[in-house]
Parts: sequence; structure tokens; C-alpha cells
Amino acid sequence: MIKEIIKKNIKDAVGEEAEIFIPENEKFGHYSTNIALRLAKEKSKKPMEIAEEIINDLRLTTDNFFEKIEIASPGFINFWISEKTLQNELKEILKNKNNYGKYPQAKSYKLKAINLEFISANPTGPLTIGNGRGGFFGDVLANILKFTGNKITKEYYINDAKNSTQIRELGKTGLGLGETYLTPELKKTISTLKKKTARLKKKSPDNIAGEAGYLLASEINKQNKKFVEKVLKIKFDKWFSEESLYKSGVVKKILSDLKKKKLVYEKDGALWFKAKQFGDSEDRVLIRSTGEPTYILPDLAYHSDKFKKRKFSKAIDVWGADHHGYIPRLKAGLKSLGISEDRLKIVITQLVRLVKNGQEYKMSKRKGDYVTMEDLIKEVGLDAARFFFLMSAPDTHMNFDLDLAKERSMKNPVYYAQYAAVRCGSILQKSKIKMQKSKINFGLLNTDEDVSLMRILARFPEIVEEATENYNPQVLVRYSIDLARQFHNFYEKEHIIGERPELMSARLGLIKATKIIFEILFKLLGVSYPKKM
RNA sequence: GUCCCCGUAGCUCAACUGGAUAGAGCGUCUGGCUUCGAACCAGAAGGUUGCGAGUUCAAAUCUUGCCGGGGACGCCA
Repeated sequence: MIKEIIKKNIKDAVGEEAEIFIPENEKFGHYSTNIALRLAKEKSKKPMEIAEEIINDLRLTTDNFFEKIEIASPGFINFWISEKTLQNELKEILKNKNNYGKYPQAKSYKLKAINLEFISANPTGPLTIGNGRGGFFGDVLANILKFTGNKITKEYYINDAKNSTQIRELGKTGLGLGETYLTPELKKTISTLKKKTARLKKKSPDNIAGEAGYLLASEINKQNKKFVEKVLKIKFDKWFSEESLYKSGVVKKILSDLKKKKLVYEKDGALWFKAKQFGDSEDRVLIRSTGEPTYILPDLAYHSDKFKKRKFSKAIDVWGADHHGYIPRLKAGLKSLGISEDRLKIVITQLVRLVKNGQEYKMSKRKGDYVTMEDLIKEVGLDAARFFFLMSAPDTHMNFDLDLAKERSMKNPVYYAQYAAVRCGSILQKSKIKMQKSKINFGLLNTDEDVSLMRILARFPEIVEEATENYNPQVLVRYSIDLARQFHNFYEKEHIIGERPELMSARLGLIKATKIIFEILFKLLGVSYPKKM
């Protein structure tokens, strides 16, 4: 609302985005803006004078939405929200229930059809912890974007191309020809496929490794899919096979398109793409001298399918940090196909470092000595794992202390938030019979604890907006911890049951609203809402 | 060698993208269950934001030079 008012009232502010923030110290208001400071140079006036002009305009248009608007040196404008406003917001929560905060206030916001691709683990083994981090991030991001009205397709890309190196290596292993690592899961799969692979040997001797690898991969992927859906509780809308791009001829089509546009040349027996022309640091190989395509070709085909065939207005890819150097290449490729690069957003999740006994826990796939996502969930549980991963921004290196997670799992913040939510539930249950259905007078909620709780509840839509616009799920996690803290605080100091009836029903309304917000939060985060703990 | 990310309390991380006295959790110390659930609350200690210079009303944040850590740069994915 402050943003809108400032935009409306200050024509000079065009081009200068009003920055609203919550000051650390409450003596500077509930909200504050530095707009006068930002404008000072441009208008060559003193910030304090500009601020003076602004609030004179503001006071005329805002009725008693604010309790107080003040100017502070060197030119901040500080706002105090009135209690009446907070009471109205409380009514909004109770009225809208689980739809509260669903659509952001900002008018500039547009709804989109978005393809969100994440996890996409190689079908050559079980999911790693890195896959899990990307998985939780993608899933929660999808929930948030859906909540704010976008049309989201959650997609999992399966790298199962018969002529790719990794699938052939996998096939060789299955046929007993190679020496790549074998996990127990893989061994099991192989034994069930022995007959099939034997038959293949006779049937198509050209690419036995590829054919066998493909069979193995689809078997492994079946296991991974089951794990993702049943254990991680992440449901995908589409499982997209790389091999299908070859079958349908899209890969060939992309190649011939590039050739037509003269963006391809031959060197050292290989076929190169002029990536440099589109902003990449050097040209890239499309087809190796051996005749096998590199991954960029099917990836271009895949993204062309997303944008051109399925007509998504935006695609978000969640990748592991090891793919970082691949971004300019893909974007260059998309540009060459006439697809604007800002339609593709790539989120990089940094690798997770495991710490055990205070030391980094080195993992070795070769020895089968590594921790899978399945192991981790078994140790700490799904709620704790989700919360833990979502707490830190995807692009920060994070340490996962196995001992800490295991021994002190009860100290994980997820329980702090859940406990607050459970307390809400149990008070409401206890007081059910005494609940008054007549008009509630929220004006009675005027202690510090009442007001602080109302204020944090009213911030919820802002948090949703921030999470949506910046693709930033972790603000929801932090908010839920803040909300829990505020509620525990309130709970400690204020009584509900046994107060005089008018105050009691007002407080019960406040608790009901808190419970609603917790319900929305937990649903968005994919965390359970326990009745008891 | 070229490029990217990071360095904040003993540990793990924040700081709303340049704002006012840098905040939480864990750990340490102190106090609070006869009262709606103590998986909770209140309080204390803990900092030259790796080091230096610059940019401006204002720098943890931007620029730059060092120091230290991680990663990417292939006809691997």
C-alpha cells in the first residue's frame, strides 16, 4: 500500500523504485522508506524537504490506515500501522482462510505458464543428497508459484539416451563388460535384467551397450520415481525422456535448423556450433568425431520443445553447481534458435558438504561409500530434512552435520514451528465449547503481545510476494520461525481461557488466524501439521 | 593461466539487494512448570563483518589490491 501511495503521489519518483523496508529498531517505525534520500540528487533538493512534501501529500490520502508518519534525519520517512488496520487484517485472515495472501498486491505482477524442471537425476544410480536439495527447493518453489496463481508444470528430465556415454557405460556394466561402480540397488536390477540383455546381444549387436543401458536406466528410474513420490512426497506432472527426443526426430530437426542458419562448421572431424557469436566464451562441439552428439544438442531440442512446442512463457531449471559452466552454452544455443534468454531462469544449487565427527565426510561412489537421500531421510525424517535444506539459500555452500542432525534432531527448527502450531490447535480444541459466535471485538487486543502477533500475521502477504518474485522459498522458512517465536511469546505472557468472555473470544480469533497462517505455511513448505507432538 | 561463488559471534547461518545501534539458532552461564502442552519463555556473555584503499549523506553489501576456501573452464554429463 505504501508503494502504491508513493507511486500515485510522487510523479517525480518515476524510474526510481520506492524501497520499503522494515527497520531493525521499532523506534524507526513498522515500515520505512528511503525514497526522499534517493530523490535528493535528481531533484537537487535537501532530502528532508522532499520528505516533508511527500508526507504532506500522504496524510491527505491515507485516512487512519497509519497511526503515525514521521520524518527522521537524514531523510527517512517512517510509518506506524494503526491498530485498527491490524484488526481489519485479522478479519481478512479469518474471512479468506486458506486463501489469505494468495494473490500479491503488486499490480505489475503477471500470471504465467511456467515449466519448472528439477532433480533430473541421472538414471544410473540412487538419488544423492545434492539431488534432494534441488528437489525440495523445486517442489516448494512450485507450491509458492501455484499459490500466487501461476500455472506450473513440474518436470523431471530423464537422461536416458541410448547413444549417450553414461547410458552405454551403464549398459556395459549390465553386460559384464565394464568396470563402473555397482551399488547394491544396481546389482539387484542387473540380475533381473540378465535374460533381457542376453536376448539383446543377438537382436541388435550394433549398440548392445546402449540398448542394455537403456533397459537398466528405465529400471533404475522406476526405483527413483517411486522414491521421489513415496518418500520425498514430490509429485511431478511430467517425466520427460531424453531418448524420446531422438525418437521423434526433434534432435535432427534442431541440427538441420542450425545448419540452415549457417551456425555450424566442421573442424578436426567434429561438428561445431558457433556459440561465441551468441555470447559464449568459445564455440562448442555438437557432434563428436566419433559421430555421437554431445549433450548440448538434445538439450537444445528439449528446451525448444518447452518454449516452441509446448509454449511455456517461462522455464525454470534447477541445476547442481557442477553444471554452472554450462549456462552460457545453453543460453547461446537458445538465442540462436530465436528464444529470448530471459525466458529461461537457471537456479544453481550449491553442493552439500557432509560433516561427520567434525570432519568433512568424503564420499566415493566407486567404493559404494556414499550417503544417499534415502539414508538421510531414514536418519532425520522428512520434515526435518526438508526444513533443514530450505533454510539456506540454494546458492550457498551448506554443511550438513550428520551427527547433529541425528543426535539432536529434536532441536531442528521445524519442531519449534510445529510445536507453536500444535499449541494453537490444542487451545482451540480445549475452548471449543466456550467459543462465542457473536461479533468479536478485536479492539480489545491491545497488549504488546497481542499487537506484535497481529503485526507479524499481517506481514504474511508481503512474504509470499517476496518468495514469488525472487524465487526465494527460504524466506517462508524464516518467517515461520519468526511467527512461531512471536506466538510462543504471546502464549507465555497472555492467558486465553479464563479471561472475560469478550477478551477471550477476541484472543481465540487471533489464535485461529495464527493457525490458518501456519496451515498455509506448512502446506507450501510440504511439512506436516501434527495434531500432537 | 582465464572465469564464477564464498569469507559475518566458538559452530551453523541471517541482514528485505546501499540504510539508522550487524541479528537468530546451537553451544556456554543465570532464572522460570501448583496456572491454556517447559519440544517453551526471560536474561547475560560473545563482533575492527578476512586485511587495506576508494566511491557518498550512508558500505557487511558497490569498485579495486592482497590473504584464505570452494567450483567451472574437455570431442564427460
